[in-house]
Parts: sequence; structure tokens; C-alpha cells
Amino acid sequence: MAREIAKAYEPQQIEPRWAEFWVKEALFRADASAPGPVFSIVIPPPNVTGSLHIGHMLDHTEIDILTRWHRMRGYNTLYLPGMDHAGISTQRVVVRQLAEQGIDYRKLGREEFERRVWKWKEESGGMILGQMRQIGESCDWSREKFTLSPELSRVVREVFVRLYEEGLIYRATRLVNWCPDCLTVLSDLEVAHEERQGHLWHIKYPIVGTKEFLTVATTRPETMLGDTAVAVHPEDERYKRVVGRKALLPLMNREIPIIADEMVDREFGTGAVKITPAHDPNDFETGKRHKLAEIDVMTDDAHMNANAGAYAGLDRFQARKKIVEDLKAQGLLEKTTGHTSAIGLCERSKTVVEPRISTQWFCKMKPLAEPALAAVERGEIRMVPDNRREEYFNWMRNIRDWTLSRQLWWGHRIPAWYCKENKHVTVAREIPAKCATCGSANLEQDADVLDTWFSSGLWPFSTLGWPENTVDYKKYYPTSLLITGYDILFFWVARMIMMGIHFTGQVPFRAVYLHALVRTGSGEKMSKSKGTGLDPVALNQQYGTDAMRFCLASMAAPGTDIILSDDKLASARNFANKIWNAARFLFVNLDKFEQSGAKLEDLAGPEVRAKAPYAAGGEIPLVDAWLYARLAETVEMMNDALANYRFHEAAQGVYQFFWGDFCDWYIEWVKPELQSADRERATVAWKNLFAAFDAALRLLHPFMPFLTEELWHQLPQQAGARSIALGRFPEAELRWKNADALRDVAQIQEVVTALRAIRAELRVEARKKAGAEFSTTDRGLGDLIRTNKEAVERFAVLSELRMVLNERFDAKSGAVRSTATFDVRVVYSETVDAGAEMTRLKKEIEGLRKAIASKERQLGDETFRSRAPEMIIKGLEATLAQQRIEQEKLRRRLGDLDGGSQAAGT
RNA sequence: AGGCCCGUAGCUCAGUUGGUUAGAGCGCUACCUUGACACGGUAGAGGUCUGGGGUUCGAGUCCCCACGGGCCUACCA
Repeated sequence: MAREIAKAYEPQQIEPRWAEFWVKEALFRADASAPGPVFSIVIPPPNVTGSLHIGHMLDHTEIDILTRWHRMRGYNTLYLPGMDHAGISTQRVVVRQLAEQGIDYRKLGREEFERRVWKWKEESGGMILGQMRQIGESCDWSREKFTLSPELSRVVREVFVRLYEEGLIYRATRLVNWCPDCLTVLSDLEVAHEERQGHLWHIKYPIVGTKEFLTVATTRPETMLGDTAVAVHPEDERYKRVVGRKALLPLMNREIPIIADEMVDREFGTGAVKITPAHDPNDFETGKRHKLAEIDVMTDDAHMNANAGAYAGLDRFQARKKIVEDLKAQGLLEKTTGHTSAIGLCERSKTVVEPRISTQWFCKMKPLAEPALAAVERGEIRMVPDNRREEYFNWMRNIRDWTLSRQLWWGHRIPAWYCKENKHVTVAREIPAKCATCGSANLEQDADVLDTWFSSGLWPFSTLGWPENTVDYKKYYPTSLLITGYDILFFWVARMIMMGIHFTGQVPFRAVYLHALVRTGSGEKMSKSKGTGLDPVALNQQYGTDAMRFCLASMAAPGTDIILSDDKLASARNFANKIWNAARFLFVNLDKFEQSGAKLEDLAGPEVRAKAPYAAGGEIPLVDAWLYARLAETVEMMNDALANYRFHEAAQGVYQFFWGDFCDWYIEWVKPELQSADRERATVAWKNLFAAFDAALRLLHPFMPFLTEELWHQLPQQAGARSIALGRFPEAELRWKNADALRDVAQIQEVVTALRAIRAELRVEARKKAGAEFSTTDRGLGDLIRTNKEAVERFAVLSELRMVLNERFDAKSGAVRSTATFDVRVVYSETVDAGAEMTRLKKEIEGLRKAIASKERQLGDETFRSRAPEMIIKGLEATLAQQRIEQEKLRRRLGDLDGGSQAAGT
């Protein structure tokens, strides 16, 4: 039966089938009762509003590689998927949608609005989970979680109440970050700072009872309407005499005190500062110290309010413009200078955040931070790359209280009830029937919801069933690892650690791997709004998901950002195609071999593969011994690399093994054997080839799940075996290790390469078989080349390789290459280009001269000899001896050529 | 303002505890459409590791300074 195999790999034909298969068969469902060491990992929950972007692609590729690798090594493996409810983003999306239909969400009322959001969630939310299935992530979909589900909402309430009872959650009136677009308060982390070019307006405030002015400098003139003081430094000689007087606030005609406070920087601006306690964090503190009034001059959507006098109703920026004009008209604007400052923007809406006085719920962080700091310090959580530890420590040490409440409808409603009779607050797990103090049933629940990140912080244990001591919790918590981008170290990682330790008494994960960001070709952070983002779904379609995964993995060196390009993706796609074609080679040739009665089952059955490599004539052929030795090396290297999150090394290692060793040398070497008339030799070659190929597929599987699954199914497998993903990652078998074979084949490769180089130099046509000679003083090498003469002849396209032991080649015909241990010559009618050859020789001799000189200098140095380790000295000496021989040979050769050309010239 | 990271071949990046002629992919040059693969094969050119100083027998690797680039934290109006 002849097999039909496409000439090039077409991932589009293959991927959807396996993606569906993995989900339908529930292949990655974890079994908490199964044996084996545990590997558990929870997804960093993506937004319900989100779709797969390139950052997820990297994150999920790394997670899935490690998950598949552990699973294949016999771990009881759980990869738990899910999403967070993304309070602000989701509400924004649905509000906008309703607005498009002409519906004001506020008019719908809270309950109806929530119903609409759930409907939206069911219909169009969670696109990313579908995409994760498409790209074949090996999640346990039966354990999928959502932060706003009833199950996880209970956990959130439990945690809130406990923290409240412990005195860690409190309600207070503070100056907070307010987003006038999202109409909610934000935590410090949700404010992004951006340097912007602005102005510094110098405004003259008349001093009451004098004809003088006190000039203040401000970047936000609109806030002056809420000024309740002007401050100067107590030791500022310029202003000492005005302290205690009053200034007349322009435009408002309000008398405000001139006070002295040490917070004033005498060097900045005029040294006099307007104080607006209701609109500036610094001024808020100053206001408290001096018991100043707090006048809020804005509405929640950043328009000026009734306190703003004539400016009421204007947008804050229009008001700024108008105020500056009016001041100018009244001659109170002294001057305007350019000023750059970092302004706070809302992460979601990009609106300028307005500091505002507001009553909110807060969480005390210091008591939570201390154990979280200590756990990382003590190494209970390994952080990779470890230079991120400093950032973590720094943030933890300077941590500030967390603003928990949000003025939204979509989220976990704060479990606090206010008594309408006596204002008493009841915080409870369940809806309280009456006020605890006065017994009134007239209660009203707090209207606000909790920050989404509050529930995300509980994710590693809330998803496993805490506070119940469930089977999953017992088995899979603490999780093994968290993989996420370093940009959300504080959002997630830090909070998960704090909450995890506080509530479970254990760290939530034993290690954190913080990966890089994917950047554009020009090195910028990708951004959807700038249109600089790459769409991984489209790229997966174009190049194949396996290629994308391999590409990302091969660039994912810890701590380094990734700049993705078409070139790199194409290179990974080429690799996938190479693997496909190696398989194609196997099966096309197998068709021929099967015609002589061989059966695939006998050559490649699972029990046949298990015993490879096989011997022919009592001995394992050199090239097979070599390949399995390389396989063992590669397995060890990959295991070590993956254990240390060195994805790029593992990827490059398997690339080198498959392409360089397996395709370029091994397949080429055994080609004739596969169709050999010698039945035993052919059978052994096939068995060794298939077993090696199968092992290579398993090595590749964590990186390229689709392609390897497809090809694995074309090999005979054990009855009931459903997927390569449930097979074993190869072990570095002791019997595969073979230092002699590694050395021998390396030597043969060196001889072959030397011969090929000569052919290229002489411009021998590719298929023209040339004669060649080989000479060595090394007996072992001579034997080795003689034994493998046929292979060398084939690799170097020779009619014959003559062994001319201990003979020195002259320059008469052909070209020569020499190493310290051997010389080769290709005999060819065309003569060498003596000029070019001499240039090459001179260059090489010069290189050697430098190398030799530096070694001689070092070895001649007594201090070096007495201090350097023995191994280094021995190594240098050995190399030096080799290089001297080599240099001598090259010099002689140069002399021959030189003499020859002179002779020809005369 | 404080902290962190980076500067190695034309490009993008590796380079484990300082130790023998600094590696890879892409690109480039030459040759090759050979029965797995041109998404391929073979051979090759190309860096002295941003600059300066220091420690050391020995520095791409450790220390200091400068220059260049990036990031994070921070209430300078």
C-alpha cells in the first residue's frame, strides 16, 4: 500500500483535527488519585473581554511546553484554565454596546444591567478560551474556572469578611485616583504614568491689606478654584513676613490663609504653593496638618461643579483654558513656562486620572507583605530570572494600602450592609437579616464592587476548592509554578503570594517564571491601539501553530525581550517542514522496502522500538551508536534546560539534533542500508531509524504538539495508546551513551568536510566522482577511516579514497587539506588556483601564529603555571602541540606552492 | 529622584561558576533543481565583544567611570 504524503507540511490541514481530538477525548483531564509526583499550574487568568494576543501566545506556549514535558515524564499533571471577570473592561464594553442601541445602562438598573453582562459573557465573552483550544493547549477543561462564578464568589466573600474581622480591611475617606471616564476609583497600580509636555502657570494672588502679590506656580490652574491656602517654606526669607496674612484667591474672591509648611520646595517655581486639599495628594496631607477646608470643585465626570463659581459646568480642560484667559485679562498671570511632568492615566480608558476625595474600602498591606517578602527572601518561592527579586522586594517594602472598592456594577459586590437607622456597618458572609446593634431590618448593601485583582489574588487556591479541604486542594496546592510576564509582577504575583500565605499558610506556588515581552521590529511594546500588535491567530494560520510555538520558544531566553519577525517565523516553519519531510522520506522508502515483504509492525512496533539500537553482525553499527549517543546527550541537555526555564536552549538543542544530526548525517549515512540486499543489515537499519525517529518526535512534542501527534499516529502504537502527549519523554538511556562513537563520527565528519571543502575549492561538479587520498600517522584514525571508507566516499562523492599511510603530499596535482592528525588530497584534472590557495594558507597560518604565540607566552609564565588549574595547563599544552603540527604542515604546503608558482613563472 | 536591565557578526540574539582559535538563526557569497525536503543541499566570508580605567597569571564574563538605548517605582506643585 503506497502512502500519500504531501510534499510540504500543511499545518492548516492537520491542526484543527488534533485540537478537536484533544478536547473531545478529554486527554488532559487530571486525576487527583493518580500516582506520581505532582505538577500543577494555574493559568494567569486572562480577561473575559480579551482575545489571544501575542503576549498570551508566548505565555501559554511556555506553560504548555512545561506542562506537556512534565506529563510525558510521568507527573500527575494539572493545567487549570479559566478567566477573570475584568470589572472595568467588561462594564465598558457592555455599556458601549448598550449606548449604541440608544440605551443608558443606568436607566436599566443594576439587576437588569448585570443580566445583560452575563448574557454578553455567554455569547461573546471568553473568546480566548476557544482560541486556547484551537492552539492545542493541554488544559483540563473540566476544571475551567471564572472569578465571578458563584463558587469563586463565595471564596471572595469569605476572604473579605476574614480580612475585615482581622482589621485588615477598613473604610476611610481619602484622596484617591479617580477615572472620570470609567467613573470609578482606581488603585495605584491601575494608574500609568506618562511624561507629557505641559506648562507651569505663574499666578499672582493679591495679599489682603497690601498692594503686593504672592505668586504661585501651578500645572493645573483649574484646581485653584478649590484652593484653601497658599503655603511657603517656614525658613524662606522671601516670604517670612507674609506668613499669617491672607491672600485673595483670584476669580473666586475668597480669602485664604498664607501658611508655612516644610513640604514646600523653595527651589521649585516661585517657592509659594497653592494648596488644594481636595485635588492633590500633597495638598490633602498639608490640609490635614493645617485643618484646612477641602473644597471639591469637580463632578465625577470631571466637569466643574457648583463650587467652581462661574466655571461650573465646564469640562476641566475647558475650564483651565478659560481660567488662564481670565487671569491674563485681569493681569494676574505673571508668566507661563514650559514644564514636563509625569501625569497619571487610567490604564483602561487612557483618561487623565483626577485625584479626588472619596470614601472607599481599603486593605492594609504591610501585615500581608511582610510574610510574602520573607517567603521569597528565604527561597520558598524561586523567582526566575532572580534579578526580578529586587523589584519585588522594593515594591513590597514600600507597599501602600490597596483601594479595593470600585464604583461598578460588574463584579463582587462588597459584603457590607449599612443600617439606615444608626449607620452601623455589618460585614457578613450571608445577607444579614438585621442590624447587629439596633436590630433594625432596614439595611442597605454597599453599592460598590471589589477590584477584579482582589479575586485574581486568590486564584491559585480559590480554583482548587479552598476553603474546603477538597481532594484537588490537597493534591494540587501549592501549585508548582506560575508563569507570567514581568509587567504584572505586582498585579498578580505579589498579591497571590500575599493572599496565598495569609489564607492557606503556604506559598501559592513554588516558583515564578517571569517571561519577557514580545516587541515589534522597532523594539517597542506592541500595542493594539497603535496598530503595532501582531495577531497570533493570523500568524498561526500562516505559519502553523507549531512553528509559532517553536519560534517563540527558541527566542525565549530568560530576561530578554523578544522581537518577532517574519524571518524568524519562516525559519521555524522551515523546521516543521524539515520534520515533515524526514517522515516523508521514511514512509516513501518504506513503501519500497515493504514490497520485499517487510512489515511496518516488525520494523517500528512499540516493543521493537523499545530495544533499539539493534546490532548487525553482532555489533551496533557506528553511526547508530553515534546517533543514540547524541540522542542521550540531547535528552539530558533538554531536561536540564527546561528545568531551568531555558526554553531557547532546549529548542535549539532539539533543532540541532533533528536537523544537524538526524537529517544531515544519520539519514544520509543509512540511506544505502535501508535498501540493502543484505536482509539483516536492512532490517536493523530500519529498526534503528524508526526508533530514533519516534524518540525525536517525543522530544519535539512539547514544542510542536500538532505535527508530532500527526506523525506519531502513523507509526504503530500500543493497543489503546491514544496520543503522543500521553507517551513518555525519552530518557537518556545508559546503554545509549557512547563517548567513542561520538568521537569517531566527529572525526569522520571532519575528514568528510575537509574533502568537500577541497571539492568546492577546485569547483568539481557536484555529481562528479573524484579520486582522493588520505594520510595519517594516527593508527586508530587510519583504521577508522578504512572501516568507514564507503561512507566517506559517498559523503564526499569520491570514486575512491586511497589510504596512503604516512605519505606526504606534494603540490603537483589536486588540492590538500591538513589538520594536525591527517591530510587529504583530491585528485582532479583542474589545477588549484595557487594564488587563492596561498591567500587562504597565509590567513590560516597567521591565525595559528597568534594562537601559538599567546599560548607560548602563557605557558612560559611561571605565575601562570603555578596558579592555573592543571586541566587548563594540560589543555593548552595539548592544543599548542596540535597547532604547531598544523602550522608546520601549512607552512610546508605554502612553500611547495610558492616554489611551484615560481618554477612555473620561469 | 530611586532602582533594574541592555549595548557581542549586516540584522535578531546565545555565551552557565572569569580559563584552550567567541557561537546560533536570518541575511550575504559561490556552487548544486541529486528520487524526503529549494520551506532544500554543500562550502565559505564576516565580530576582538560601545569607549576608557581597574582587579587578575588570565576578562565578552568581576569592579569603577563615561556614552548610548530600554523598563519599573515615586505626591515635586
